Amino acid sequence: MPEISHFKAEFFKALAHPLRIRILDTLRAGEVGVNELSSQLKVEQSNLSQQLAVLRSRDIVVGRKEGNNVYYSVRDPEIFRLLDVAKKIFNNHLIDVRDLLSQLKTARTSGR
Amino acid sequence: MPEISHFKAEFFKALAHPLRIRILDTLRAGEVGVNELSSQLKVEQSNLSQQLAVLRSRDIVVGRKEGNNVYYSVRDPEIFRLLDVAKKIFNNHLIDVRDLLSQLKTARTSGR
DNA sequence: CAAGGAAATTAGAATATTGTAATATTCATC
DNA sequence: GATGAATATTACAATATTCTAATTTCCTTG
Repeated sequence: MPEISHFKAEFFKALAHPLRIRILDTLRAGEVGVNELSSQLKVEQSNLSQQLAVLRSRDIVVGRKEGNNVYYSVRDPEIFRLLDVAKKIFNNHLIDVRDLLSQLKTARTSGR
Repeated sequence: MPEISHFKAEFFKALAHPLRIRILDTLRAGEVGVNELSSQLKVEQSNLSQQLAVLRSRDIVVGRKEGNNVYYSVRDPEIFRLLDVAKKIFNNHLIDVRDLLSQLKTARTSGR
């Protein structure tokens, strides 16, 4: 039985790549052409295309062909909310670390 | 330069595994012992332990030792919000597929 | 329809992740 | 301190992912 957790894992796997994250962040601006993506992200053409293919295969992103060019956009804007929540978790983290550091400092200066 | 996108990707990578998803879903109930996890999830002991180690290494989860047992909990409850948003994206999807199917059906029955 | 540009796909070596089995650690109890 | 229970770690073969280079497909335009 293919558990639902498999599908969820597949979904997160699609996001688990630095370039794919950067692609999605770029698509926050709305539909973006591959050539613009290419120049902004500064990666090999085929690498970009392959990572776009991964995002496409998971239906996270759709491409619209217009003449010789292809324009990509995120299929469901909730994706951005997901990225935002992830960022928030990240920030909470950093604060944790900062707190920990200042605690250590206080403990040290208060003499022991 | 280790881009921020690398860290985000690492984070999503930690979620990109069926068993790890199931572990987190189980931890929605609060702190849960490894033995209970083990019996609920029905997986090899060492497999469970390894996946817990992955979640620990990314600071997604923390373990509290008490005698011979270890109790795990999610470090930041925002994780659950993240999973919920992911689920919502999933559901949107399914609805898309359903809509598509019914469209096809309508088109077919309305004769062409 | 030849030529060229844009994007996708394929091939393949390098690297990373996974699951099972074996071993190690840690703690409580005798 | 020996024994046993609970969890963690290590080893390693199997599988999957990644990146670069080469090729292909699909358009557009002369």
